[in-house]
Amino acid sequence: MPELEESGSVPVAGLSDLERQIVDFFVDGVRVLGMPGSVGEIYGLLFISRDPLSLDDLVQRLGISKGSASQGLRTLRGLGAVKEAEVPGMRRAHFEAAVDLKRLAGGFIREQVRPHLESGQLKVGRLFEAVAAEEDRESREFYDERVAKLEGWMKRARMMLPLMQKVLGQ
Amino acid sequence: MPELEESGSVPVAGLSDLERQIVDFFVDGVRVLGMPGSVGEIYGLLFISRDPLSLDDLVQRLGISKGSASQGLRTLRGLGAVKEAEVPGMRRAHFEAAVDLKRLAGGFIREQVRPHLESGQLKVGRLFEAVAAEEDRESREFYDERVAKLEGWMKRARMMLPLMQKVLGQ
DNA sequence: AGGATCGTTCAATCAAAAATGAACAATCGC
DNA sequence: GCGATTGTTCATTTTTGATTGAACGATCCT
Repeated sequence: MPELEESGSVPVAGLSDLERQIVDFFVDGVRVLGMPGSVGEIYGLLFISRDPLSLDDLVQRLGISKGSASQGLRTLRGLGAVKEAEVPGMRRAHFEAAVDLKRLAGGFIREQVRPHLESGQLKVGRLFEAVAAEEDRESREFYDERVAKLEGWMKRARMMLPLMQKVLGQ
Repeated sequence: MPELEESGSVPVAGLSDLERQIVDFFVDGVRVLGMPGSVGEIYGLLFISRDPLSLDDLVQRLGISKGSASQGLRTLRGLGAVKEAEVPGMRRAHFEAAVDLKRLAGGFIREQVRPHLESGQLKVGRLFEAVAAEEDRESREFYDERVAKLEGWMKRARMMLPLMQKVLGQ
C-alpha cells in the first residue's frame, strides 16, 4: 500500500522541466545581485506560476525549509518583488510575483544599492579628514588627489541610478 | 636583543590610518561587486600608494598569503585594474593601480557582466523551447508571455551597458 | 650549469553565509 | 477561551567560497 500519492496533474512536489529552468535562471540572477539562492528559487517559482502560492506551497514544491521560505518572502516583499494576493476562501496568505521591471529595479536600488552609496559617501568624508592629518605636503597632495578621484567616482555612481530607472522603467 | 626592527618612517608591515580606511573602502566595494575581499585589499593599497608595489610588498603590508596576493593580482590584471610598472633596477615585478574609471568599468563589464548576460540569453532560448513543449494551450500562452517578458528584461539589461560606459567614461 | 629568487598552483584548512528545523508567537474559528 | 493552523525567529548544522602554505616550475644571475 503506497503511503502517499500524487494528487493530480499539477505536481504537488518537484518541478516541471520549464519550472526547473526558470527557477535556476533566477537563482543565478539573484546570486549575481548578491542575494541567497533561495530568494531566486522563490521568486522564480512565483514568476512562472499562474496562480498565487502560499508559503507552504513553496516549501513543498521547492523542497526548502519553512525558515528559508519565510525569510525569502520577507526579502522579496522588502524589494517589492512579491505581492500578497487575496485568494477567496483561503486562510493562508498567498503570494504572486511582481513583474514590473521598473518597480523591481526601484526596489533593488532602494534596498541594496542606495545604502552602500550612502555609507560610501560618509566614508569619503572621513577619508578627507584622514588626508588632512598627513604631515608631509607632497604625500598629502597625492592622497588628496586620490580621495578626490574616489569622490568623483561615487558621484558618477549616483548619477547612474536615475538613468537606470529611466532605461528599465517602461 | 630585538629580532627585527622597523626600518624607517615607511611602515614595513601594518597600514596607516588612511591606508586602512582606503583598503576597507575597497574591500566593501569589491564585495558588493561579488569579488573576494582580498582583491579589494590589494587594489585599495595600490590605489593609495605613491609608488608601485611588488607582490611581496602586498604580502607584507596586508598580511595576506602569497597565494591570495598572486590570485588577487591575476584577477585585477584581468580586469585591467592594475598595470605592471617598470621599476628600474628591480628584478621583481611591480604594480600600480589603474585609476581610469572608464577602463575599470569596461573591464568589469567585460569580465563579470557580459558572460552572465550571454549565458542568460542562451537560457532564454532554451526556455522558449521548453514552453513550446507545454500541451495545454492556456498554460502555454501564459508561459510564453512570461518568458517573453524575461527576454525583454534581458534586452534592457544589455541596453544598460553602453549607457554605463558613457556615464562612467570621462 | 647550478644556486637563488620569484610567482603560480592546488590540496587542505578555515571562515562566512545560507539553510534547517524546533520552539515560539500570532491569529483564526468555534 | 481553547485547540488548531499559520508564520517567524534563531541556535545549530551544512554548505559554499576564500585563504593558506607547501610544492613546484620558471627565470635570473654569475
